[in-house]
Amino acid sequence: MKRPTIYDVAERAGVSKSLVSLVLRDSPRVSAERREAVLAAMRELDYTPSRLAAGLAGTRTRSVGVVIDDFANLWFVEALAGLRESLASGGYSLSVADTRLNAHLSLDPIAVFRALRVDGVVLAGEASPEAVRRLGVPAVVLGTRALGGDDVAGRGAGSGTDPAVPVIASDEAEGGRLAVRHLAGLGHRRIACVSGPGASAGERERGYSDEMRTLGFEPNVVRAAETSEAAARAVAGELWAGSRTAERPTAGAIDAPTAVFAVNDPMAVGVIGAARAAGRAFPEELSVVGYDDSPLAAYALLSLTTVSGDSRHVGEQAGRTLVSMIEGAERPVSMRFVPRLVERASTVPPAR
Amino acid sequence: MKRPTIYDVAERAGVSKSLVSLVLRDSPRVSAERREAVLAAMRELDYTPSRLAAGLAGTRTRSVGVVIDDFANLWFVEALAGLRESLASGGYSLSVADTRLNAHLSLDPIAVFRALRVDGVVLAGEASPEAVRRLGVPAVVLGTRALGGDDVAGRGAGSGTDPAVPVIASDEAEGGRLAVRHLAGLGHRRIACVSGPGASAGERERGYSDEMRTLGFEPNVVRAAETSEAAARAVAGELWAGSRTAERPTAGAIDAPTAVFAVNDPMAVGVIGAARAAGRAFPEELSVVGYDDSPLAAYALLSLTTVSGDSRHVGEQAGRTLVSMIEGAERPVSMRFVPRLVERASTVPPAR
DNA sequence: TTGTACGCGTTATCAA
DNA sequence: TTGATAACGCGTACAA
Repeated sequence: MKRPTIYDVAERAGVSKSLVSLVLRDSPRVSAERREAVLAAMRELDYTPSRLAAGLAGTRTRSVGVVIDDFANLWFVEALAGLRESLASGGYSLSVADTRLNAHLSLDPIAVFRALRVDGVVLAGEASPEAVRRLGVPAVVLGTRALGGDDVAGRGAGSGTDPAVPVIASDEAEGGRLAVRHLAGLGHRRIACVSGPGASAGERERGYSDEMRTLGFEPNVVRAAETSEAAARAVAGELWAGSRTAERPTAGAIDAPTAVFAVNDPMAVGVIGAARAAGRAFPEELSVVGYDDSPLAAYALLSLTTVSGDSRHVGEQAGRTLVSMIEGAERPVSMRFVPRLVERASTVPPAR
Repeated sequence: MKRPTIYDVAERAGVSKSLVSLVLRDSPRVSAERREAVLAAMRELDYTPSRLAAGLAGTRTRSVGVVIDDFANLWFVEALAGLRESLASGGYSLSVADTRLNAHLSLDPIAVFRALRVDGVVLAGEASPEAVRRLGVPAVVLGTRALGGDDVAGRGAGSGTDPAVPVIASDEAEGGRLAVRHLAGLGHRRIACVSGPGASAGERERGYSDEMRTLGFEPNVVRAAETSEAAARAVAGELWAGSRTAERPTAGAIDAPTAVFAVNDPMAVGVIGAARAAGRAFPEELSVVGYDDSPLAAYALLSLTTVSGDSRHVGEQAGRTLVSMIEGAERPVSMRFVPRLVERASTVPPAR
């Protein structure tokens, strides 16, 4: 009941082990005749070469590790699909580790990848820069990530220099600008932003503030404790708290915003929920823009205008870049993709 | 710049490679003195044992493969978290393969796992039963899956016998019954079901029909082409199509349902959207129950009553079961967990 | 083209 | 307890 080895295949095909090895790596210098014999033997024996042995003997394992923050994040799921696509087509298998769980188990994801002898790593979540450097294999950063001063990616990411660890991401600040431009184009001037913690939210918020100032509007940011629907709903009330209402037409009070940019789709839903609870008509009295173009944005009940980063494509490019780093000598180059606005029914011109 | 090996550690600690190996597997039969010396050497050399070599030399790789249908499915993501938890704590690393992508790349996920020499597989998606059998390693089925007549799990799954491949799942038919009982308890009698393709939807629908008949009500099932919000919305209109309305009070027309059980949360949202488009008040004129207790069910805007299967726990148990099969002689036993109803605001007593 | 020998980093099996 | 040595399955020369 033992697994067949390359020796068994060679014997059955009546050739040497070397030849079998050559067929496996489909070398061009084997006669069609012998090749067929070998392939037939492999089929008959139901032979599958061992990646373990190949990795041990060879110079690479044809596997890469992906460090992920949170599996429930749909952004990652999409990016992961793109990653898998470009990596699998290059013959690389993928193993994943999420930082949350590993932290819970007090297991450094990078240590796991070291033990696995991966040929490269994709950083889609926080990982110790020092650990990555010690790993000694190519790495790419996938998506926006908090970049500390000592980050492996350096500071030049996207600014023209080619860092040791390229950053492949969507330009999320540009996404924030897009949202503001869209709302301003509809005629809105009092546009608020519901933001939250994390690097992505930070970039999106930054783009929002930039564009607001560019247009001569006053940025108005409210930050939630988390980037969730509930957290956004909890703080959205502040948007109306000090504002002029029918009951409170005091001087000095600020006019309430007519539009809100939420840094992700669930938070946009939270804002809509809060608005409805406060008796404001949606979308007539409050336009809302989300971010990520998640499935829920397309729900008829919401029909959310949102910013799409095409994370699948970003993931695919990250995979390509990593493979080129592993296989070639090409110097890695960071990429930043421009997002686009998906217009739906949650944004309309302001009332009056 | 080469990686340190077990030889280096042995030399530095002044012991044999065998002893280092024993320390690695923390065997009880090594003197505390030597052990400390070895550990110190490992630390100083920044040594990480190679899983490749260990797998090649040993009898197992301490890795398991997970076959997944669709990564975007939140159910899997939750279950995966549970799986990772129970497997990682046993020292097993995980590699995943989704059938959709692999099919696209014409790559049999099981073949990949064979090459990786995994110690076991978790089937959370469709996989060729024959391929699994040929793999020759323990396997568990995670979640409800279409069971063909020749399925590896056999037919006895959950019916008292212990099949070769145990099934660890939530009792989804019971979930359907729960939903009906809840609605009936509120006073509803005309309860419809919006179902779709797939094993899970089938089980949920079956539970619905069972319970409806038990209560003496007439089952009323409408099936969507997919299990998505859009597909559900597209067919929900049928629920009111032939029904008695103010404009069409013809004899023989059927009364419209006062409640709907959708086989998942997005579909429930689709039903609500369709109801609103048809001018029916929600939830006053139409109560809706979803399934899976996905994050969106908790959104204030929806506040969906839903059935929760606690997939994380199911995943965790699947991991435990697989580990016990790999390591022990315990005979595997299928498990079926009872779901629970999460009551929110989308279900109310019928009008009048 | 083919055969041969060796190395890859561990575990497993015996001896000591 | 410890240590030597043989697998483990394959890549990579190198020589034939």
